[in-house]
Amino acid sequence: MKQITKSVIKNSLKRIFLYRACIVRLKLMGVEKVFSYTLANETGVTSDQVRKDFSEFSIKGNKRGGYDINDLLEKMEKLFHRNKDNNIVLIGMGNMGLALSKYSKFVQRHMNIVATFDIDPFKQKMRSGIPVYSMSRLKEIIERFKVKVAILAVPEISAQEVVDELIRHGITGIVNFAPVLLKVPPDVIINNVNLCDELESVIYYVHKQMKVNGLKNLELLYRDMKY
Amino acid sequence: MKQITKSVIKNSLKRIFLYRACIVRLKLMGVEKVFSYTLANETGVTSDQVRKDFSEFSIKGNKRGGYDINDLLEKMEKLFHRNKDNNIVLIGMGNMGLALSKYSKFVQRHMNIVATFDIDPFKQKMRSGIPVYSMSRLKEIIERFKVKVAILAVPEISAQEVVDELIRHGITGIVNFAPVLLKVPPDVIINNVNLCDELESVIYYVHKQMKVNGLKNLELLYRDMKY
DNA sequence: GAAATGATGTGAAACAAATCACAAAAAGCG
DNA sequence: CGCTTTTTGTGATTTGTTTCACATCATTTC
Repeated sequence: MKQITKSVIKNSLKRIFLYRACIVRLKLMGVEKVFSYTLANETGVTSDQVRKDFSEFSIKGNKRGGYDINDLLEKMEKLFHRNKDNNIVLIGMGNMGLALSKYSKFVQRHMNIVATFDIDPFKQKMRSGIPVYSMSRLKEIIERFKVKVAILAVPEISAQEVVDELIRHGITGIVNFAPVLLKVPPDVIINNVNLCDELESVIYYVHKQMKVNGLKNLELLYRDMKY
Repeated sequence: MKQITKSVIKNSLKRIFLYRACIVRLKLMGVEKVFSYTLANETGVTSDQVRKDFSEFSIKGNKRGGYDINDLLEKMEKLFHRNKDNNIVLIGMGNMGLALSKYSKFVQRHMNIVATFDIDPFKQKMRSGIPVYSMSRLKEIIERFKVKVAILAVPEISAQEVVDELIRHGITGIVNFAPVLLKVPPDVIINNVNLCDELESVIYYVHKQMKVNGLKNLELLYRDMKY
C-alpha cells in the first residue's frame, strides 16, 4: 500500500548530528575528552538533553571523566554506518542536481554519488566528475553498486514517476528536493528538503519578530509619555 | 549577547506549508472548497490536526461547508506576507549559491534575490541573471533594497564572519547552508539546512529498517520451521 | 420547519519530549 | 582510607503536542 510518508527525522537524531559536528571540531583542536555541558554550550541545548540523547543511542561515558572523544566518534561512526561506504545515486542534473553532484562534503562523509541520471544525459555530461546516465540504465547501476539511497532533484512534475521507478529497483531511502509530497510504501524512508519553505519560514518569523518589536517599542513610547 | 540559535521551525508551521502546497494544487484543478479530511488525506496527517493547526493560526472555516479555497489562500498569503515582495540577498556563489540563484521557485513565491555576493565577484558573473557584487557593497545593497533576509552559501570557514557582517547591516533572518552552528543575537532567526545530515539521517533509517526486516525474516523462518 | 446529516472548533485525555533531581560512580585530596 | 567534588545516567515531574470526543452550527431532506 502506497501512502504519504511524512519526512520525520527524530529530534534526538538531529541533535546527535550537532554533537558529532562539534566533537569532530574538538578533536581537530586536539581535545581528548568532553563533558556533556561542553557539548551543551556549543550546541545550544542543555547538558541533560545531551546525556538523554546519548543514552537513547546507548552511548556511555565515564562517571566524572566525561566522554572520550575517540571512543565517542567510533561509536557514532558505527551508529551511522560510516565505517563502510554508502553508494548513492542522484536523479536530475538541473541546477540543483549539478550543485549536489559537486558537493564535496558527501564524499568526506563516505557518501559516494556513484552515478547521476537525467532524461537528457548529455546536458551536463561535462560539468561534473561523476558520469551522467540516461534513465534507462537506472536498474543496471542501482544493482551493480547495491544502491539503497537516492537523491531526487528532478522537476516536481516528474518526481512521483521517478520515485516509483526507483522503488521498483530497490531504493529504500530518498532525499527529495522536489516540492511535492511523494507517495511511497511504508517501508521507504523519505526526507523532504523544501527550499522555498525553509526560506519562507524564516521570512515568517522575521516579520513576526518585527511586529513584536514594534509593539515593544510602542509600549516603551507609551511608558515614556507623561500624560 | 550572542548565542547559538537552534533552527527550530514549529511543526505546525511546517504543516501549514504542506497544506498550502496542497491547496494551491487543488485551486489549479478548479476546486473551490476543501474539507479538513481532504487536506489530511493529501498530506498524511489527521483531520483533527489540520483543524488544530488552522485554529492556531486563526484560520476559520464554515461549519459544514469546509474551507473556501480562495479565502484560505488569501489568509495564508497575509500570514506569510506574500502580498508584498520580499527582497533577499544571497552570499556565496559557489556551486550551491549558483544553483540557488537560479532556483525559479523563489520568484514564483515573491521571494526575490536582488543581489548575490562573493569574495570573487567575477567568478560567476556570467552564469546567473542576478548581479554578483563584491562583499564591500553589502551594506549599500542591503540598505537600498531594505533586505531583512539572507541566504548563506559560503564555505563553513567564513560563515561566522559573514553572518556577523550581515547582522551589522540589519539582516535579521538567515537560511544557512554552511554546516556550522552560527552564533547570533537572540533576535536573529537562523534556519540551518545541512545537506550531509539530511542524507545521513536517511541512511541511518535505511540501515535500521534493514536490520528490523532482517529480524522479521528470521522470525518468519523460525515460525516456518517444523521442529 | 423539524429532524437528520456532515462539517468545524475546541476542551479534555493521552501521549511524547524536555527538564529536574538525585543516586551512583570515579577522581582527587588531606 | 575516607571525605569531597565532579560528572554521568536515569526515574520522576513538568511541559508540550497530538488525538479524542463532542458541542455547535449550517445545510439538506422529508
